[in-house]
Amino acid sequence: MSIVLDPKKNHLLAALPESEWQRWRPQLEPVEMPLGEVLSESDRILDHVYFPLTAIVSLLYVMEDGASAEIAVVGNEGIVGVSLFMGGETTPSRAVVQSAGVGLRLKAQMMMDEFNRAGPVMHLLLRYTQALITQMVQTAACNRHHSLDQQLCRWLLLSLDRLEGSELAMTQELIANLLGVRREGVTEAVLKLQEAGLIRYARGQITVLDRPGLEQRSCECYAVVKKECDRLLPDRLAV
Amino acid sequence: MSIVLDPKKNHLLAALPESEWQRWRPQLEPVEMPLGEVLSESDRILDHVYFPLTAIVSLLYVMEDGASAEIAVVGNEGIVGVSLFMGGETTPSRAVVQSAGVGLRLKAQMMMDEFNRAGPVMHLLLRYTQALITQMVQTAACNRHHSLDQQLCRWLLLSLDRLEGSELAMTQELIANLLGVRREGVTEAVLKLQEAGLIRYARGQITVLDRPGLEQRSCECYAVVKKECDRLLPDRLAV
DNA sequence: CTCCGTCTGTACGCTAACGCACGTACAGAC
DNA sequence: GTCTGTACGTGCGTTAGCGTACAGACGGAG
Repeated sequence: MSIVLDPKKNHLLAALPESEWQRWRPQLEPVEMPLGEVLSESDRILDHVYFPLTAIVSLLYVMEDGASAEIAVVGNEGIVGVSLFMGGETTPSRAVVQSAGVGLRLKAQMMMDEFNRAGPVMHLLLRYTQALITQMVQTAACNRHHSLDQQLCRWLLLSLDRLEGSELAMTQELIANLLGVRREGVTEAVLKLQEAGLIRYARGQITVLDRPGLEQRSCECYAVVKKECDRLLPDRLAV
Repeated sequence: MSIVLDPKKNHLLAALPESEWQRWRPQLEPVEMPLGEVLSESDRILDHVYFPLTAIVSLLYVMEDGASAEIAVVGNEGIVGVSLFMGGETTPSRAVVQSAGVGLRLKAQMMMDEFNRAGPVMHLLLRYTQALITQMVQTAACNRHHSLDQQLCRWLLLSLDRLEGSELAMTQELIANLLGVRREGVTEAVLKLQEAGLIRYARGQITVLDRPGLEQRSCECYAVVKKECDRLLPDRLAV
């Protein structure tokens, strides 16, 4: 089965100047991104960077004892593999598909060459990287000070922003792993949201019923990340 | 009083190619960096970037309710103000001097111009930024999974690496603010370390007696950050 | 239609860290 | 030598989240 998709669904690709776009287009390879696929392993050199179109990718840090924590999330607004052009080649974290979908990928060498032209593409990617940094900072602060309930709201909203519709296919177990908390804790938090009429949960299917309600229950962290994303990543690249 | 100092104490400056160094030298302005000084306020445009020589700077996120959390720490291995060349101009976090000392600063415009030459300076700064990202990621994970005791050890080690000697001037109150925990919690953790003979504490003066002991008590996070710093920032820039 | 695996809900004791409220003790000012 | 402020130590009740254990419940495979 071949994948039919609109590359421009990825905001970074959509923001490319026409000339770059023409050059990239034939090199962009469509890929399925099934749930759980590891796009980049900790401390391993990447051979591709990924532009999610409908998938969502989690950047995780996995501890020595196996516990994990989500550091940031990448959807159709971004790119997986920033360490490549940042010059480090590898990073101590892992990129895993959190919500199945499709995407496009580009050979690492091509990405490097394009970045090193030091033109608008570079500046676009650096701005995206700063947005990613904001997300990481906020995750750190949020992990320190906010309750599981608030964090769940933040997480739902971040995921929702990167999907079409208001459905989310995730088991509580999976969410718990990403947030780095107990599964039972997620159950409790989810029930509270359900009782409040904000979501409906049924065996791995979350339906968001009241988005503003979620935003209100969430900590400030979601709003900060959203604002920075919007500020740093205008729909069209101003050249 | 004029400040006498060796600019090459900052690893980034030390790694500059000779030609850049000659150009930068006259533009680098020595500055005192007293405890508590705010080098960059959240969401405010920077007019300088700072290269600490003997000072240590904390990057903090300050929440709406006033609580704060340290996201990363910058000493003589780095630069304060990466958001400038990353293209965002501002960031939602704050940079505060955590340990008094001296540093050098450079006008924002000059920093931009130098970065935009897209040569070795740019690549050096990007690699440093990736090291900083590693620190943020690790902070996030650490905040999630590790005990106050472990985090204190990590924090002491990170600070120690950025200072000469084994003395550290910090009150427990200040440490608590940075880690985003209670002052009493720090007291307890410090006492444990003291009883174990790893440090000596007296009214804002910490003396580290047994560094290997601290490393052993610390979580993996310190080692990961250290390793990435060493990997990404060789003493000399390979041109 | 039934069986079985996965997913979800519940319960209970435990611990780390919190919030608050004191007491103490050192250090420099006068 | 006393006085005062900052820094440090301690105690106690509270709470969020953990670990463990288990029961129900849904849904696809056969």
